[in-house]
Amino acid sequence: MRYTPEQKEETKKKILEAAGESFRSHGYAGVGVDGLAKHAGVTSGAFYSNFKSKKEAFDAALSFGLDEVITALPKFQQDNGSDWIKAFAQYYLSKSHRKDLACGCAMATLTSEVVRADTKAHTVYENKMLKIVDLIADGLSGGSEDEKLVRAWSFLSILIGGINVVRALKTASVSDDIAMMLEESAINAAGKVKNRF
Amino acid sequence: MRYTPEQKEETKKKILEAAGESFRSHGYAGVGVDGLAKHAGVTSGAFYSNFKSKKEAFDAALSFGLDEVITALPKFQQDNGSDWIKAFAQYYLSKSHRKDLACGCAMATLTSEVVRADTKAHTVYENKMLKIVDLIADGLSGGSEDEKLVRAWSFLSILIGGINVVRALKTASVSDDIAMMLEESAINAAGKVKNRF
DNA sequence: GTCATAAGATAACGAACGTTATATAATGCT
DNA sequence: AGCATTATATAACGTTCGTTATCTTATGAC
Repeated sequence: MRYTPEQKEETKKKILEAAGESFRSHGYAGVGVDGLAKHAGVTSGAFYSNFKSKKEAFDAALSFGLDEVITALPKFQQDNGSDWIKAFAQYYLSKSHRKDLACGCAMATLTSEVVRADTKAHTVYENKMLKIVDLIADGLSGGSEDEKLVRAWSFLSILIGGINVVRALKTASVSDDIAMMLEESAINAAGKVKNRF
Repeated sequence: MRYTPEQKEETKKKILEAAGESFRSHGYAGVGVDGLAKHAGVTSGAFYSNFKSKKEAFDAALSFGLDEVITALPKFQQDNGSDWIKAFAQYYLSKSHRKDLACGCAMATLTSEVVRADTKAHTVYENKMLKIVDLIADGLSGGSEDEKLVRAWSFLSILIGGINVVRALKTASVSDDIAMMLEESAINAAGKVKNRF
């Protein structure tokens, strides 16, 4: 069934989003192409008419997921002024973000998948992450540019490592407590924050 | 072929170690039972005479891997005195540890696997991690016990998140630079260190 | 209205998955 | 020496894997 070009684009977008959710939820090896397609409401035929391979879909989902971070960061900075680091850390370690793998941040769920992926994924990851960390450093103040970069990487690492740790714990109250501690630590690690507005 | 009880124990140990290496290298869904067995130098028959299921082997490998951390930490503290935090962070983000998934720290590679695993794995993870963080906090000084716990979790999160981030990057020099930054941040996050010796 | 095009469904491929059943053979006991 | 036990190998189960080939049918151009 041939459809309009807009419909084709829509299908590709549906599959891309479903792939993002599935890879974040189950990991690269934890979901198959049929599963990805089913979650997008199509079949594997539609999948392979839009992506050359499962790997290509992963790379695309990774790229898209990290782009969402790149888009969201400036909004956080604009909406929260000098509180933006606090707001971001609070969101990142919030119960709702901890619970939702599928719709959560790609950095949290896909970083460990990229570790085991091929060169292409590493390249995509590096490019996007360097942008993300620049955006964060740009929202900090005090110290040299290099020092701000250190604090930005530190902030990111605490959040990424932290959310994985608390997600892996069993007891909700323990998880809550540690999330709160890490929120505080992340904010401290980021140091002084710039207020542009 | 029936063997002596010692041989049976040895086989189980071989499989457990191979399972640890395989799960750390490829993730839970990234390796099959035949792959685990082959890496241990046996067949799936030997696997299933020693473990009820793939899941059980994962739980056992997780437990064993975290026990290795519990064993290694006091040694680090004894061998390095008040420098132990620095020594630990240096080791953790060293190039050799970054390169070696199979023989690296279970916290770094299996935390994200536990996130997607069942309750049993979460329980094992929580029990062991609480022990690990207590050991770390115990090696710190200054501030209340609660404050030391905060610093210990923060230290751990930077290392776990950090090693995953730098492992996911593409360019070696970029990876090296960020690893150095994170080493410094982790040491700062740990704060004052106790010297027992 | 006809027809080439192509999006997407369906079906099939061999390979690998986790698991179970069966076969083999080395052991400890008698 | 012979036998029950059992650790491990081997073989087979049905299912799912990633991918390719085929089929169907809605579309846009004429």
